[in-house]
Amino acid sequence: MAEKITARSVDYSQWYIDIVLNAKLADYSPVKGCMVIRPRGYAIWERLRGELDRRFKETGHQNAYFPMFIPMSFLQKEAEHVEGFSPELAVVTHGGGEKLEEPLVVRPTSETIIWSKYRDWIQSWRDLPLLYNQWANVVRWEKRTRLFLRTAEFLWQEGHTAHETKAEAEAETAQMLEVYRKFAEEYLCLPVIAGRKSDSEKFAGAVETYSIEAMMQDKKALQAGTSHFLGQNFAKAFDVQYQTREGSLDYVWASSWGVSTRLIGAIIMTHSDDKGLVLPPSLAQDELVIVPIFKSDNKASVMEYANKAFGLFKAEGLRVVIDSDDSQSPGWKFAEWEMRGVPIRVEAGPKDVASASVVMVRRDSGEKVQVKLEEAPAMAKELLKRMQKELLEKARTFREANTKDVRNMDDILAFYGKEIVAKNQPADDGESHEGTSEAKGGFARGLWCGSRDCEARLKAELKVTIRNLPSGMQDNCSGACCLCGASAKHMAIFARSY
RNA sequence: CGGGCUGUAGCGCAGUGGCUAGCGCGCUUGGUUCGGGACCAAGAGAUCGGAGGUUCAAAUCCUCUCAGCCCGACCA
Repeated sequence: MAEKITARSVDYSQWYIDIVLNAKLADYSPVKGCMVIRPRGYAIWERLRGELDRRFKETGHQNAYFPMFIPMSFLQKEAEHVEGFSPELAVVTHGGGEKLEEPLVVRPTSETIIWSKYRDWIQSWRDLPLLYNQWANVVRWEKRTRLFLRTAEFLWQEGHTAHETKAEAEAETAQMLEVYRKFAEEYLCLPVIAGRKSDSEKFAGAVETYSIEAMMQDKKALQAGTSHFLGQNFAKAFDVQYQTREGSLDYVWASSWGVSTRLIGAIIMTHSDDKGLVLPPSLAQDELVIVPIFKSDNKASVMEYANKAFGLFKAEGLRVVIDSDDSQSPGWKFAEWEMRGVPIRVEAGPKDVASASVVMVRRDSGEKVQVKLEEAPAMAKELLKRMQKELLEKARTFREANTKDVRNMDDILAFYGKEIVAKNQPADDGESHEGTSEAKGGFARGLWCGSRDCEARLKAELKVTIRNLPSGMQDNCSGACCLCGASAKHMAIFARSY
């Protein structure tokens, strides 16, 4: 018996860690809170990044790169921004053996350094819009970290755009949220709810923040991406004015938006099972693995057959790998490739050679089919296509099954449980029950009055927060706030979250 | 920053005062296996997180310290 994965039902947190470590996606680093992304994890990031980058270019954006060091004073130019980020800054005080005149912040996000340059680059309405994106690492000194979901340093992309009008900047904010939503659903098989954040949850320095929210298998919410309408806040902080078509001066309107390596955590937590990683085919480095099954006396013929199959898949443009290692048994390999999340396993043994066929097994459903070798590539494509579709459907079904409409506090209490299950309390038997509490509830959908107090009280009592105010559901929000009974203004999605 | 747990071979662990620190997995070599995590044999691999102390004797007891993980508050 080799690596073992803790079952989700036993300890969801431990299950997640086991998947990340055993599937060799990432590892801990010598520096607390940081992570090493291993080749198999990085391969997922590369594919994800490639597709997202394509979609950014398609919507008219260009990539650029800004330095990771930002003068401390830049952060201080926008009041809310500095307030929001200062607790988690990493600061460089020395360079070249000497104390720096002004400390440098390792970027937690790049609005400030980018807007300091936008000031130089924007004079006229003819210079607008600027639609820039950068792929970079950022550092936020988090107290509490978790592989992929929250690390002190993480990889992301941050789009920073500058516009002539408010409407244009708002349209950009909405457009990018939609790019994220479609990307999450089509490519990552991650059903998400797009909507606006409440004031207390919005980005430090934004006028409005929008997010896409996904539900993990423990029914907790994960913010999978954000798009911010920044108004003229950064333009004012960095004095970025342009001459309008009418000849007057006005501040530039802005948006910023980002997704990070956290998405990898979202994918794991949404699709994987107790056997290991389950990946959407779109993201898998290898779509198929061929496992030849041979004994010493038929190795040559089986390998020849397996290689032939390999060639056929390859010729059809499929990403295929062959596991010809003869020091491991087939059973070991099956388990290992399941752990790694390869979408389809192709078994080729003496029986298959004899019948000129192969056995194909889907990673997600375990569905097994035997097909003639020449039909195998077409069947593989079909299975991959179905898997991509069904992973999304399955996740959506799960989310819907765990979403409830709530009208009042009684509904909410019934849904989430009156008491928060205490974690880490040693039980009478002395055993640790760490992390075993099943998350109750899921997404609650209900009317909200818009009061910050209501929101804060709910958070304090149940650790439930407003994830967002879903787009397309904000009309006809008349009725009573499900928290306080006052007249409601919004429809909100409530959940416990990561 | 609070709470809990843990530092002994690459990994997971056992060893609660006694002289040569064990076990499983993994690794190396050779052989037999091979359709759901095979087996046999022979090997390699550790100054027991660190410092100080108690003792004839310390992985084990005491003091200090460092680190990591998980949980909580804060956050993409």
